[in-house]
Amino acid sequence: LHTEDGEVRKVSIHDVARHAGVSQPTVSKVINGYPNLKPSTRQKVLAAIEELGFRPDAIARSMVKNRTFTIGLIVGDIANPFYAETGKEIVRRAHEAGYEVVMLDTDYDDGERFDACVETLLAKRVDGILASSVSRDNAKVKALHESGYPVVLFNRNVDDRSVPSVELDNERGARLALEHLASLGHRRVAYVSGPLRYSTFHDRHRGFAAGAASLGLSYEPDDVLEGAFAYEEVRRFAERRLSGERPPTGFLVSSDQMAIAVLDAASRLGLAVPGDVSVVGFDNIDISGNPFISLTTVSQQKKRMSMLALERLIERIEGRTEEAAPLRTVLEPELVVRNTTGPARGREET
Amino acid sequence: LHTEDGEVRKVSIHDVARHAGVSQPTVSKVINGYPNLKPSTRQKVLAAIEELGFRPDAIARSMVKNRTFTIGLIVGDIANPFYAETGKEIVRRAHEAGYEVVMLDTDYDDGERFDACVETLLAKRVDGILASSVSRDNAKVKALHESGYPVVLFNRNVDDRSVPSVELDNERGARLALEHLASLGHRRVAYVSGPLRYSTFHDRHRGFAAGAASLGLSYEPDDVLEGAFAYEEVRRFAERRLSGERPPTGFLVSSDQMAIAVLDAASRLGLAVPGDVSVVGFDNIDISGNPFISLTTVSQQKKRMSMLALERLIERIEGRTEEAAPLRTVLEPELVVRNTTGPARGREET
DNA sequence: CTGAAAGCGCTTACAG
DNA sequence: CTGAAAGCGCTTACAG
Repeated sequence: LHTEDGEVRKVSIHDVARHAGVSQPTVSKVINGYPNLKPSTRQKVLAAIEELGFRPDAIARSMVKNRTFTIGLIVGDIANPFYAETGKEIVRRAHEAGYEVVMLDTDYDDGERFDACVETLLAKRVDGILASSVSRDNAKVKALHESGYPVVLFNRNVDDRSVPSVELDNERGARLALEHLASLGHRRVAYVSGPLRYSTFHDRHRGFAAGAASLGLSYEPDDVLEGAFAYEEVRRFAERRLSGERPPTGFLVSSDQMAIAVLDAASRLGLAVPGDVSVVGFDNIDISGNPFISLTTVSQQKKRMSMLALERLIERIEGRTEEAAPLRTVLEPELVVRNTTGPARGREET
Repeated sequence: LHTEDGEVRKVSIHDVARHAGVSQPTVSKVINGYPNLKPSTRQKVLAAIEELGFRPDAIARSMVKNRTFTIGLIVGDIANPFYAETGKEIVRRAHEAGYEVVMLDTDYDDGERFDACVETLLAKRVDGILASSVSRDNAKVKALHESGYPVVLFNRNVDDRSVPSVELDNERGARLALEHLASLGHRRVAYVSGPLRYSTFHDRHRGFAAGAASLGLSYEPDDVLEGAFAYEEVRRFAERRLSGERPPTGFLVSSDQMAIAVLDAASRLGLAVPGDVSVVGFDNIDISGNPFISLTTVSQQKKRMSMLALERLIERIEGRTEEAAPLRTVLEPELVVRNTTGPARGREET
């Protein structure tokens, strides 16, 4: 800060130039590490910068370079542990790569709200956008990609996979979980699905249906809850199924947060987990590892997922996309066996 | 986007002006809702904007208005539920007020890392900064405030409270918790403190010490763990204390995350909570309400805290601070009684 | 090796 | 009610 007739004024590149006795472009050159400069003038300028406490104005630079070194991150719910954890990873690595991130929350409104977020980010000229909670039919994101603007999806994808993305093999994840239950002797398994408009839940559901068929598991329409999200809804469904006749011995639940609601239901009915019912979740959020929950679940590899998504985005921004960057990256799910799964009641382990 | 000899070019205010047959400043005036405009020209311009898909460039506007409509949010750990939850609130309300937020994570490094974050944000010319995890001696934030730059702290504060802030009455919070334990007949209470370089833990510790004295509770040096943070460290401390001789019947723990480690220790030792030990946490993060944890805790009022912090910041940015804005806002803590506290073993409730 | 000039896309007095 | 001109703080060819 520079004082002048009482007022505080930002010190600009002009002030530095004057102070160092050089021209303004010369100052710009030392800031930007331009090579052909006489060492002595570089020194003079550096000294002036130091002395005046000059801090180059990134906005002015953005104006001319047409780059903001800022990326936009759009998620459905910042407070959701999955997005909080991936968000942290993205912010950290972006910062290391010289980018800052502005985060936006759509509250899972993939329509107007999502579009408005994109418009905001474009107006602010972010260099690229990372979006994680798009529904399968999100048109905005496709148009954006087609226009040549750098955008990459992670976690969820659009139906035709036409946009660069990093996601889990969700179908295989559900299958892994089901195989685990089957191997413990479970023959009747209930399934709790999140909204099918999201590719994650859509694919997990397919994995469940296909897996059940090939593993010879039985389930009835009543054993499947579709399009859930709310804790209470899931808990009530589980209570109903578990207290009805011919209850399932296992639950495959398409997210950890909902799996906890199932555990809650079992606990309210006085059922032992895994003695009476086994429960498998999906996501492996932090609290699932908590000793009081200790949920068996399918891991999302969230660190790797967010790291790769950011890398892909930066490649696109910096035009290094020729190097055969794949449009789509699919990560392998991993089953994390903890304490909510065990042998089916009254059966031997196979 | 506008095509021109094969290349895509952004449509600028010039294009709109030409298309509408008016001057460029006139377009600017309709964008900015300038009043004295002939309705017919306004219509022409609006039509041209629509037709060309013009989106005003926020960076160029920032350049001249000296405002970015962006605020910086610096936290110690984005994935920490407390910061994720307050972050969501801040992002949402900022967006409603016309601001976007860039989030930065210091990993609890309040020295160089914090300073670097501030520099980054200043270079990007954010309109103001919200900081939440400062330690008591953070000098950067004081200098920033003294320079007239809009900054407000929330959650944690500096020692001399010289910077605008919103915080909980932490001392009183600890006292409330202690009174609750005392009223349940606990006479020997252990205390787990986070790092004392943070005002939150410093004040809670004072509340504990003063409260214990005035309530006639006893504790010995061994009953207090100071400067903890890591789960394992806390769990081992609690195991040691609970399996030693003359174990405390109650634990006051200065954060919910650490309180869960204490619950874990009790569970590993086969002790019943609250039958054998009572545990009170601090913060009321989301998972504390989970039925498998159900932790008695002191509520932070995080929504109100973050909302007020943002309001204070925007007041400062927009210069509406004359209206007797208090430098410091202190929120009342609230005890949330759940299932980890009960009568002290072998005693009657008083 | 260094500097004069133009320009990034807007807004803001100021004339008329 | 509208437009010509200057300017926000930088970078980038281009001369020299």
